[in-house]
This record gives sequence, structure tokens and C-alpha cells, in this order.
Amino acid sequence: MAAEPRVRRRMVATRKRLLESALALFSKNGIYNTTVEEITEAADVGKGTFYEHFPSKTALIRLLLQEGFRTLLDRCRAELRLATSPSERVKRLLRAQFSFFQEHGDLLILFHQVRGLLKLQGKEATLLQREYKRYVRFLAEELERALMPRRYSRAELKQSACSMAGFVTGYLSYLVITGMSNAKATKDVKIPIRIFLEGIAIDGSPDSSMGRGQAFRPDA
Amino acid sequence: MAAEPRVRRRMVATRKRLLESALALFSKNGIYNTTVEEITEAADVGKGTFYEHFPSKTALIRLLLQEGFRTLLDRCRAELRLATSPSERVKRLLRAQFSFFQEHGDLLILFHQVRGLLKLQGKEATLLQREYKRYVRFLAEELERALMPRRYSRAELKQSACSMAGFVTGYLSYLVITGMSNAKATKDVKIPIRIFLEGIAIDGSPDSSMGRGQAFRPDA
Amino acid sequence: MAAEPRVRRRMVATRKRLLESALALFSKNGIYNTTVEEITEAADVGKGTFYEHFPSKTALIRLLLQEGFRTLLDRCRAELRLATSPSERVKRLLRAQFSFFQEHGDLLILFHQVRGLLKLQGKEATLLQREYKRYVRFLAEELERALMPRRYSRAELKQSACSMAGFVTGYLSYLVITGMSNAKATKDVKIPIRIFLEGIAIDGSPDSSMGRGQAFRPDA
Amino acid sequence: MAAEPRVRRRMVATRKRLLESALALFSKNGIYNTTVEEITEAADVGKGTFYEHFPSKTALIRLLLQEGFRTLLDRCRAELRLATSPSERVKRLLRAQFSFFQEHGDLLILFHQVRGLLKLQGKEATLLQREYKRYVRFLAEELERALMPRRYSRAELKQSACSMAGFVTGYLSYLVITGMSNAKATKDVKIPIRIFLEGIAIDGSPDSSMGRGQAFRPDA
DNA sequence: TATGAATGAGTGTTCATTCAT
DNA sequence: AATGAATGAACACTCATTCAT
Repeated sequence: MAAEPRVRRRMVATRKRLLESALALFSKNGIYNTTVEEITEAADVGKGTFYEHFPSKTALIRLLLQEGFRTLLDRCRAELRLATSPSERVKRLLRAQFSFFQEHGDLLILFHQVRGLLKLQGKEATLLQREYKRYVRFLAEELERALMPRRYSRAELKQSACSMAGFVTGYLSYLVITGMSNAKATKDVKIPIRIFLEGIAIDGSPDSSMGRGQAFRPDA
Repeated sequence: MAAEPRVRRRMVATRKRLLESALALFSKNGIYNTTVEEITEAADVGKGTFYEHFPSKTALIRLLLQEGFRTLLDRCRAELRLATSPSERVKRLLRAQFSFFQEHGDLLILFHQVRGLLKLQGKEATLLQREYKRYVRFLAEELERALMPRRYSRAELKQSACSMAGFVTGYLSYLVITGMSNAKATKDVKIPIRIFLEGIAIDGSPDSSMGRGQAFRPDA
Repeated sequence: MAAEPRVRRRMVATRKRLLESALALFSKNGIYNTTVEEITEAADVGKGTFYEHFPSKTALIRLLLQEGFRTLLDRCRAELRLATSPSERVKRLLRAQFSFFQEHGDLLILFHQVRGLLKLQGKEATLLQREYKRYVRFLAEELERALMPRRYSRAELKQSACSMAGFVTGYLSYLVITGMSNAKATKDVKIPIRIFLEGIAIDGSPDSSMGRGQAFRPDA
Repeated sequence: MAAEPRVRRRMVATRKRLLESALALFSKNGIYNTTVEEITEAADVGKGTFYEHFPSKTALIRLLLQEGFRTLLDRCRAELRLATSPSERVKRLLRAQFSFFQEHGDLLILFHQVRGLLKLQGKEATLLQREYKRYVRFLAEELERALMPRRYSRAELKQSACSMAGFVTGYLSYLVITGMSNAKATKDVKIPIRIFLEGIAIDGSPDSSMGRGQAFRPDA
């Protein structure tokens, strides 16, 4: 009876080692090029042990994804609590996301790869999709709150949330590809934003420069 | 001698059908869940024929990627030629990318999935990586040209390019996930940008609002 | 075009070798202790070849079963055509079954093992079950025809068919267990039947000997 | 010292629960689709406990088989003791077997499935085989006793015993397959026997009807 | 050139069995 | 004696690739 906790602790440790090994390998080799056996070997346990802890490889991926998103959202919420004005909320939201991925670089590629699966059908995909949708919904709600005074349509807010989420992960994953230090490049994210947007003249009248007297519409 | 061209034409047609079938299937089921046999079946040719035209499945993917990026860059260049002022170049660059992916939605998931592979080692990955790097370099150069008067460091321009590329594809792929009509949502891309950035006060004095008198730094 | 048949012939031969190897191994080691690899090795083909010819191990078993039952029923029908009187039909029916299993001893254990699965649920089991039911139904119909003059209820005929089928395969499989030569023991099947039934006095008055004045009822 | 019996009693109870759970599961899902874990779960004991009581899964099966056959033979012996005439012995023997399987339907599928293993080599198979052989030998001896006056060869008696054993279990298992109520169908087993045998004319002159002036020989 | 039968390394998953507690 | 976490051999099945025709 007194020894039980030790067993439990060992099990928890094993499970944790499996999760960590999996995440590290997924991040290094991708979810497709990582085999269950590689994971168990990295965790220094037998192959069968994997299935004592997780029903399937996919389930493990889902778990990592869920946990990842939960941590991300928690981070966002914590950061939002520090905001003193509505206008500050958006900044903190963005900051939370960047700093999260800076700490959890492993999750960047996982989120990315799984996202590449989501157009596919099948109930497993639906389960995974739910996580991303929840994330977007959360961002949309927060954006709404932050921008209270001015009313935007639900669709616009959703688009805006997609825009934000896509920007964060897209930017970071391109940094990874080009071999730029994530840490350094995310130190001051405002510069790239300003640069690539400055021509768009986000501030005021500019689109007239497109010669059509319209707002910027890429496919106009 | 007179028949030769016909044979050649047939071959070219077969090759084209293979490429198209592959792209369609990749877009629908992803590169991992699409088998060579499915591709040849869709193209209505024998399985072996695939290997008469392409040395491997990966090579085919690389080809589609290369062709895709070439088309994308061509589109960008064409659009840029229409610009009458440097400040307009960025807008047209962005517009070109959005409209490209709107037309070639097939490539969105392909670009995305392949990107998820790029951290991997191996010379195949390096070959694929080259394509993305070329794309980013192109964007960086164009940004430099567009913003000539103001000098940015090479690194900053590269970050900015990543930012742009990441934003475009990230935004669009999140739209796909959340089930929003790509066509509709990209009609006016400025709204979401404005919304999610408005709190950041990209325009002027803003960061003081963070209470630290600093530029916006997500991980501060 | 002229060579095609050769390829086809080769394929048919491969398929046949696989079927034969499988049946032989199933008969020797049982369906559970026979692996796909053993089958392909015995057929001297690669492991993957198996799946070019059959969608799954279970499907192969089903195929063997179907083909076996078809042959068995054909044999029965052929034998029945030789009958000159209704009363002869039952004899010939029984004879056909015995001679069939004598020739196809391999199928005896297959039929037996698969039968052991049939109580299980699942659609695969249902598919297999169909074969046995068809067999019993056939026997019931033939018994009805053979015994036309005297009317038996549908249920009684079905029981009778089960009785016949069960007897044939049960008897033979017990012969196998006890190591008796199938060939020799089935030469004159009437002797064992007479022996074990003679006390039951199938002919007339006997059951009164049970002291209850009733028909023989095992659980009375 | 006083507690010892309690421990022993508990152990016996656990062992019994394991045996019962196993039998129930074997009957429902078959010996192959029943895992040791399912058995221990059903018996509400730890997985390791199984191996405190039985050296292996196969050993458990052997045990159930042995116990089953022992009970069956006991039942037969008890029934035989009630016989008042030699001719009655065969009837009672048959009755005992039918009523046994009616009560212990669980054992029907177990006996059946294990029988499907018996052609296999290996000492485990030999051990299992012994049980069936003992059963057949018992039946042969009883038949001999019952038919004393008329002499049959040892081989003929053995065949006859196989015939009886095969008929009983074969008939019943076909009833299960076709979904007929075991209970109802075995109420009066004589009808099916009579029906399927009536054409064989077990009684007298019959085989001449085959037009060959021979005894009924299935493979003639 | 085109074909598709053949291949076999590789993968996720199962499960009887072991053993430290 | 009882437990259940850990084990790893084994298995069915996949699929990119080869090659004889």
C-alpha cells in the first residue's frame, strides 16, 4: 500500500518520457518519418510499452496537440489578464503566441504537420480539426473583446483570427526553413510586420494608389 | 520519322496527365495518403509508366513544387511590372500571392505539407528546401526594391519576407481549416489585417501603451 | 498482344500456387498458426504478392471455403442426378459428401476451423456463416425432395440436414484425431452408422425399451 | 494457522472464477479471440494472477478440456448404470451426451475449436489429443459392451465410436450455426436421425437399391 | 515506351508472458 | 499470493520500386 505511489510515479515518468521522446522526434523527423519503435527506443522502453500508455500513434499525436493548444491558450489568457486597456489586448495576444512558440519550438512543426492533414476526411481528422477550430474561435472572441467599440461582423472577426494564427505560425515556420534563429527573429516581430505592410498603408487613405479607388483587394 | 512527333506528343500528354492527377490527389488526400498507384490510376496509365516519367514519387513532388513556385514568382513579377510607384510594389506583391493561391488552391496544401518536411535532414530535403529559400529570397529582394529609400538590414528584409510568405499561406490554410470560403475571404484581405493589427498601432506611437516604453516585443 | 496470355497464365499459376500452399498449410497447421509469410514462402513468391491476389488472409479463407462448398455441392448434384428413385437420393447424397472429403481432406479441417468461428459476431463471420447456411439449406431441400411422400416440417428437415452435415464432418474429423486412415474408414461408412444406431432401433418399436413409452429423447 | 484455510479458500475461489470466466469467454468469442487479460478482467483479478494459477493459456484450455471430458464421461457412466439391457446402453449413451452438451453449451465450442488444432504437431497438441482419444476409447468400449453378443472388430468399434462422437458434436454445432435453438432441436433427436438415414435403409436389404448389389459405400 | 505482376523492407498493433514490488 | 507495468516476438498489411515482357 505504501509502495504503490512509487509504482505510479515510475509509470508517470515512463509516460512522460514517451511523450517527450515523441515530441522531440516529431519535431526532428516529422510525424510520418517517426516510427513508434523509434519513440520507444528513445524513451528506452519496450515497444509494447507504448501501447500500454497510448491506444495508438494517432492518439498520441492528438494528445500532444491538445495539450499544446491548451498550454498555448492558457498562456494567452494569462497574458491577457495583464492588459490594462482593450487596445493592449491584441498586442499581448500576439506576444503570447510568439513567446509560446519560442519556448515550444517542438510544437511548431507538429501543429504545422497536423494542419496539413486537416482537409482530409475521416473522424480522426475531425477530432484534430476541432483543436484548431477551438483555437481560432478563441482568438476571434478575444479580438472581439479587444475591439469592442467598433463592431465587426462575426465573419470578419473569424477571418481576422485566421489571419493572426496563420501569420504567427506561418512566419515562424518560414524562419525555420530559412534557417534563421527563431529566438532572434521573434525578439522584435514588429519590424517585419511594419516592413511588409508598410506599402499597404494600413493607416489611412492609401488604396487609392491602386488606382481603383478601392480598398486593397488582392484579386480585384 | 513522321510518326515521331505523335509519339512525343502522346508522351507529353501522359506526363501532363500524371502531374495533374498527382496534384489533384495530393490536394485532396495529402502527399502521404496518396499512393503512386492512385496517381497512375487517375491518369489512366499503367503503374510502371509513372517511373518512365519520374524517377520517384519524391521527384514528382519536387517537380510540382518547382513548377508551382515558378508560376507563383512569374505571377508576382508580372504584377510588379504594373506598379507605378515603389510603394505600390508591396501591395501588388501581396495581391499576386493571394490571387495565385486562389487560382491554384491545389498547391496550398502541397506547399504546406512539403514545408512540414523541411527540417528533416537528407539531400532530398535540401533540394526541396532550396525552392522555399528561393521564394523567400525573391520576396526579400522585392521588398528591398520597394522600400529602397529606407534602408533595412539584409536580415530584417529576410524576416520581412518570411513574414509575408508565412502570412499569406498561413492565413489561407487557416481559412481552409475553419471551412471558410477561400474565394470570399480573400476578396478583401485588408480587413483582417487591419483588425488583428490595429491594436498594435503599427502606425505611430503605440508601444508606449505597453507601459514599458519599448517597441513591441512578444517575448519581452 | 500475343505475349499477353503468357503473362496471364503465369499470374493464374501464381494464384493457384498460393491457394494450394495456403490450403495445405491450413490443413497442416490450422488457419491461426499459418502466417501469410509461410504461405508465400511455400508458394515461392514474395510476401507482397499475396496481397496482389487476395485482399486479406480472411478473404483467402473465405474464398477457399466458398470454392470448397461449391465443389461439394456440385459433387452432390452430380451424384443426385444418377439416382433412379427418391429413396436412393439420400444415399447418394451421403455418399457424395463422404467421397468429397476423402478426396479433399484438406478442406475438412478448414471447414471445421472456420465453423468454430461462426458464433462470433462481426460482418466477416456473417459472410462465412452464409456458406454453411447455404450448405444446410441445400441438404434440407434435397432431403425434402427425397422424402417427398412423407411430409416433414421445415424445421424437421433443417434439423435433419444439420444432422447429416454434422455427422459427416464430425465423424471424419474424429477419424483424423484418432489417427485412423480416412480412406479406409470411409470405405464402408455403413458399419459405424449401423453399430452406433442399432441400439436406438431406428426401425420400429424400440423406444419403449426406454421404459417411458416415448420416442428417444435424450433429455427427457 | 487458523487463517490458512481462509487463504486457501480464497485461492480456490479465485481459481474457480478464472476457470468460469475463461469458459464463458471462450464460448462467446472463441479461444483465439479471448485474451488472458479479458479473462482476468472478467474474473476481477490482476493479470499476473492468471499465471499464479495456470502456467499458460494453453494449459488452462487443457484443464477445461480435461474437466469437461471428465464430467461428460461421468455423466455417461451414470446414465449407463441405469440401463437394464445391453441394447438400452447405446441409447442412454447417446442421450447422456446430448443432455450433457445441452447443459454445458459452453463446452461445445471449446471442444470444437480445440479439435481443430489436433492435427498439429508439438507436444502440447499431443496432450490435448489424448483427451479426445480417451473419449473415443471410452465410447468404443461401451459400444462393445452394449453389443457384446455380436462381435465387431476393434477397428469397427472405434469407427463406430467416432461416428457417435462426431455425430453428437457435429449435429449440435450445425444447429448453433443455423441459429436453431439447441434446447428445442435436441428434444427429440430421433427425428433427424431417422430422416437422414431412412433412405439408407439401415434396417435390412437396402443397398441393392444402389443397383450394384453392394453395401453402401460412399466412394464406390 | 508502356505495362502490371512481383517484391520485401517497413509499419502499426497485439498479446502471452515475465518480474519487481 | 497478488499485482499490473513492462516486454518483444510475431503478425497482417502497405507501398514505393523493379523488371520481364
